[in-house]
Amino acid sequence: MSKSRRWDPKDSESKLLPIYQHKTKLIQAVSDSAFLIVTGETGSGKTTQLPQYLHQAGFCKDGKIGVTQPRRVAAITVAQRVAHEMQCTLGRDVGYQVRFDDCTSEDTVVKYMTDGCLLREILADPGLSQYSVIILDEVHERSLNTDILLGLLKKIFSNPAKATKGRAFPLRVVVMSATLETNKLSSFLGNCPVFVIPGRTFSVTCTFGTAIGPKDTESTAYVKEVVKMAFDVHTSERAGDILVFLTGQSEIEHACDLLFEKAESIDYRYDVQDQTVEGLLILPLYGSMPTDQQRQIFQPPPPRIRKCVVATNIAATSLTINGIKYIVDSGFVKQLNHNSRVGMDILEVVPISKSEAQQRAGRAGRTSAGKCFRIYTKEFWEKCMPEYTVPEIQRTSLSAVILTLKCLGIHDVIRFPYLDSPEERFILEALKQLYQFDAIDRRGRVTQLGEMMVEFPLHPGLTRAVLKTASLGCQDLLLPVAAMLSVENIFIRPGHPDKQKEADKKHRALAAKSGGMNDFATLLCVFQSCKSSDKPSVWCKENWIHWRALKSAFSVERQLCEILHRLQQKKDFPIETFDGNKSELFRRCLCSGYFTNVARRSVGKVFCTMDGHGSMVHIHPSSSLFDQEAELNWVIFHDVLVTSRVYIRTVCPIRYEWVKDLLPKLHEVDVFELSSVAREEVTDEEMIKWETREAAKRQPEVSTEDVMKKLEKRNNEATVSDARARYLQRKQLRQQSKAL
DNA sequence: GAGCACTGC
Repeated sequence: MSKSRRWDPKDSESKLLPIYQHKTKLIQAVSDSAFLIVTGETGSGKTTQLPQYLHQAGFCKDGKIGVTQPRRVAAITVAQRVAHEMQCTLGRDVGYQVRFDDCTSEDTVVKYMTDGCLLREILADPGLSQYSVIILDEVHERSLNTDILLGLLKKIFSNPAKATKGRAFPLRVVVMSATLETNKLSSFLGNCPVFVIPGRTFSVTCTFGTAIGPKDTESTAYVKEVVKMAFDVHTSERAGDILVFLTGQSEIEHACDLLFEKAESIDYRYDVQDQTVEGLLILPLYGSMPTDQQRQIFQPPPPRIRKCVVATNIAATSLTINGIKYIVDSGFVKQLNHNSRVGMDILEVVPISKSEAQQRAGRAGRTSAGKCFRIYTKEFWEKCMPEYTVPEIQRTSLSAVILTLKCLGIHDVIRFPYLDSPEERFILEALKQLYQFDAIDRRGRVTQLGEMMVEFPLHPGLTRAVLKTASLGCQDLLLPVAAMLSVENIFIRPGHPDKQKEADKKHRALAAKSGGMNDFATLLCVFQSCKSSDKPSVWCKENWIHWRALKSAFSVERQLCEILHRLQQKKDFPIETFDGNKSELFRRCLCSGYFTNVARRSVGKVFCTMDGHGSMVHIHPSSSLFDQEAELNWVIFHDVLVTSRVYIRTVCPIRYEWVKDLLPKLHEVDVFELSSVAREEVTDEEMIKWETREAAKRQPEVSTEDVMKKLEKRNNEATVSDARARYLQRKQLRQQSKAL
């Protein structure tokens, strides 16, 4: 059965696209050079048309055309559209591949996929021997995987000798991007040609406000201001829907409440200028919302009613809502930044970049001319907003990425051709972590364990724990937990206090059912209980568990099982034995992956991390270990959350003896020494010298107790306390605004 | 005593 959607297949329609008149030149440009940049705003037709042109021009004779997208939905919908335009069944000539869904066949010559999928393919076939053309789309978004692919393609294929190695024909690489930073891209790719295609979007006029100035980067005033602005738009502008950009769920719900109150008070006979508008439909939109509720956003509003969608950044790229004519932009976004000095990820509200503001504004010009109302001043724009968003590669923990590069035989990960290099300490931190997990050896070479680890779509530490259970034959304990930890939060905690109590009670019962005192075991218990239930979705509802999240955890678990099974088929898979009870076995396996996340009770409820940063942390109240005092001096935790305090979440008590031998490893490697390991030019001789020096240093064995004493004296890094201070300030302002 | 955006394998 065809999966293609049935919209009107007008061949003439594609000829009207701006790209059509450049067809011949574009095909020529692709054949002329190894790298080509194609730029054009949305609506130029580059994503759907270029692969078809290349197909018609015979580029599929030697291999496939692969097109990457940063998002699953985009890969799927574009493939559907192109299959339809080419009048073929989806999955035959035209197909797509995303995680859990491979819709391709032996006949597939035009393949759309996510950037992560192509990266996986390169691991299996570094020469990309099946492809004649690779097209990287949406490169301006700077997703981590696309950035890595870009560097890999440059490194592998800019050298003609290497590029033809194992290939019968040269590979063509097309990089597609919005018209941003094309000079930088071109010089990165050896001054390759740039092909510009005009877009077909409508004009959007932008105005600045007066409310948020350069002094307000830490304030929450923007919530009230966007509400005021949206209300003004509603009463003074002609018909057309409104899209409001805010940063998160609670904020959005608060704004919706305020807007609703205001909208209630309107007398439509006098207050609203456009008399064809007789009401306002207010709809929140954020990622964790139930899918059916999300779907309502796309319904056209009833006649004479104006729709106002209050959304997170999800509406900036992932979801397109038709009929939006007005944008109200708060100028802020919630962004996850990795801090390598404290080894923590901190989620913060920060001003958006200018390019992101333009992206938001562009959402109003998809079907007709629109208007964008920015609540911040021109001065805020100039002084507080950076030109471009810091690319993901400079903001995230890199251990998984560095392991991938190492597995591809790229030893010198510091001088890898990054479009924007991450700070060296980010790379060194990743190397150090990989070394601690035994994924790489002291010379920076991938170990057998590392080669197995790279196969799993998980954090290296979690993978190590999984492999440990597998070698002991008890992977059933940990695979579900690993799956649960790699999907969105499965515990629902509603906003209403009564329901909150009810949900908490259910969650505590689930923790007790698993034996209590171990949050990892609770996850396993939830997984198993739901799976064995007759009506899993009903079970979830009763227990305040996120059914969508749990469903994806089931798929992840299945995938992890398959990968593990494949690895176990190979020889050399380690087999160990353990005698002791199940609870200890479970926790000891966790230790083998979480020994970098160990904390020891310091004073009262305060714990101190043992990772070398010595941060003071608290157990999160959602944990079953919260307020448990007895016999609880050593714990491991899955992650850290910086809000009013530095909290550790998903916690499990351990015994010091289980990590005693592992902890010194955390302090064994000097990061500055590692920088030489990362570089290719280090000779074996130097290496031996280094290793001898290291061995000499280790002579007086580092005692964990010594390290502990040192750490407890050290203060938390300023960044964490800054983040906390900002959080508390926002909280205070929020309370003040509520009181008023 | 709880305030986490989005995406991907």
